Amino acid sequence: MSKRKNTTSSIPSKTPKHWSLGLIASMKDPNSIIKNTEKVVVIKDKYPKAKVHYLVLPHEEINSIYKLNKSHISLLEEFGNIFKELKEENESELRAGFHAIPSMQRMHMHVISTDMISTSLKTKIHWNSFCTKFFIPYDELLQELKDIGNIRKIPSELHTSLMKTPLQCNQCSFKPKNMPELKDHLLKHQLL
DNA sequence: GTTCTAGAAC
DNA sequence: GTTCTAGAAC
Repeated sequence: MSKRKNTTSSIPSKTPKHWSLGLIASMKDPNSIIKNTEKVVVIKDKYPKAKVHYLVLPHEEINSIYKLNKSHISLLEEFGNIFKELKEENESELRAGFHAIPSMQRMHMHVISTDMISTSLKTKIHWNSFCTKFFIPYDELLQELKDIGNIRKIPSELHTSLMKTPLQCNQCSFKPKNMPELKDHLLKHQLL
C-alpha cells in the first residue's frame, strides 16, 4: 500500500468553488434533504440558528428574491404550503422568511423556531439577521410580489443600521449587553 | 456563509 | 488577565 498523499488533482472535490454556492450543493445531498417535491427542496440549515432551522429552495435556478416576478407567485404559494406542512410536523413555534440581503446563492426561505437556542448562533449579525426587519416574513414578501411584481432592495445604509441594532430579546423587553448574556437569557425562556 | 485571531472592552 | 467583538480571508 502506498502512503502517497492524495493530491488535489486526484480527488474529485465535492466542495463548491465558492462558499456562496454551498446551498446548491446541499440541495443534492441526501443527508441534508428533509423533503423533495416537484417544485421545491427542504434542507436542514448546516449551521442552525435555533432548535429547528430549515431552508426551502426552488429547483428552478432563481438566484435570489430580487429575480422574482409575478410569474413566481404560484411557486411562492407552494413555499407557503410547505411552511404549513412543517408547522404541522413540528412541536416548536416556527417563522418563515427571507434575508433582505442573502449571502448564499439560490433563493431560499428560512423556516426557524422562535427559541433561537443553538451553538451556531454566535454573533450580533446572526441575531439581527433573524430578529430585525432584515428578516422579511413570508407573508410580506408574497404581498409585495402581488402588489408591485418584484421585491425592492433595501438601501445599504438601512442594512448597516439594522446590523448595528442593539441586542433585544425576541421574547421580552430584555436588552442584553452582549451575545453571551443574550444566549444565557434565551435558555431561561425555554424553562418557562 | 464560517473561521481565525488581534486588539478592544471589560 | 480574560472575555468579546469585528475584520481579513488571494
